[in-house]
Amino acid sequence: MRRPVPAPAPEADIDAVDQQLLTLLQTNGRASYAELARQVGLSAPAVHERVGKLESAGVITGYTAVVDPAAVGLGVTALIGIIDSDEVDDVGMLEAMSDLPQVQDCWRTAGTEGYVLKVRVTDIPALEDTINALNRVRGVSRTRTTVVLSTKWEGRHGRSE
Amino acid sequence: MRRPVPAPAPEADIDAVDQQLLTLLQTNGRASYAELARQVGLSAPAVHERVGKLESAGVITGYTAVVDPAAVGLGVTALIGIIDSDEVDDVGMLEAMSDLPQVQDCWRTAGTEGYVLKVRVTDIPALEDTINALNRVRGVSRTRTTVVLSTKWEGRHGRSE
DNA sequence: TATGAAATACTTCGCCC
DNA sequence: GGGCGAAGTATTTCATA
Repeated sequence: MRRPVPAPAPEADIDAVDQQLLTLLQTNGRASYAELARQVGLSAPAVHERVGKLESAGVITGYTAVVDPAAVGLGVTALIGIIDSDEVDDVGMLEAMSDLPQVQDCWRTAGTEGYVLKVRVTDIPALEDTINALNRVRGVSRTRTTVVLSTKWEGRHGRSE
Repeated sequence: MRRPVPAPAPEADIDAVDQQLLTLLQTNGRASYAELARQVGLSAPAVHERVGKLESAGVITGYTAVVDPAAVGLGVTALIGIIDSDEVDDVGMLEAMSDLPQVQDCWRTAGTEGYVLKVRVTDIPALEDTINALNRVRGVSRTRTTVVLSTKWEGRHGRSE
């Protein structure tokens, strides 16, 4: 029951080589241009220019080291749904959530919960602090917390082809 | 209502310079050793050795380019909770979910939902396909899908100090 | 986009603190 | 042990076509 391949990404014209570069850089963000060049069969300057264009076009928004949370003392992960009250001060709510650095992800969602957050904290008391802080935010009516027992994988890339 | 600073990460001895390097590399994963050296006030070889040790110790697990999903045609994000049935074939379920590349994150959770997934697909029909595929997985009793309207931020780093 | 050249950076080594 | 300086090698980056 496989549908035909959907839209071919009309946003920017990303050809096969660009796609390949994106995959390589998602797999190893520190790969040198020379190494990338070898893998895609182009010269290093050509790769350099292509990657630069992908960055300028906003396709690549940055590069980051992936750090094991537990290794830096962040032993507890949780997903927190935010049920907002009638009073919707979206801007203020976002600011308040953004002020909590333990909120690593923030999604605006459809459904009974207006936002879902992924938070990472050192331990359960710190999770309690976070929940308390969120419940004090103006516009938050209630929260629903789901504790993550283990992260099977995270930030995986790759399309459904 | 601030608790005292919790555990100082007993896993590995990460000193202030290491912490600084981690932050710099999370902010710019392609920063050169020379640039990192300038920022932390050490020589390039010293930084090279420190980063190498952080990688060997598993503190840094990799480097990745951050790609705008919309720019590569992934316009729909959703969070899907998995309600598992009595028959718990954990290994088989994980394999089946892992076989779906659109499942970018997979968390084992406490609560009524045994897993929560973050999926990214091209469009709503592809989301429907994904939900159907998940519901066919042996051990999955029901799914609950929350569509993400917009991603406010994702993968933010930084501790709650 | 490729080539070649100059500047920079990476990486290993011995040495020092 | 951890960091520094210097050396050789590789890479980046610019010119040019």
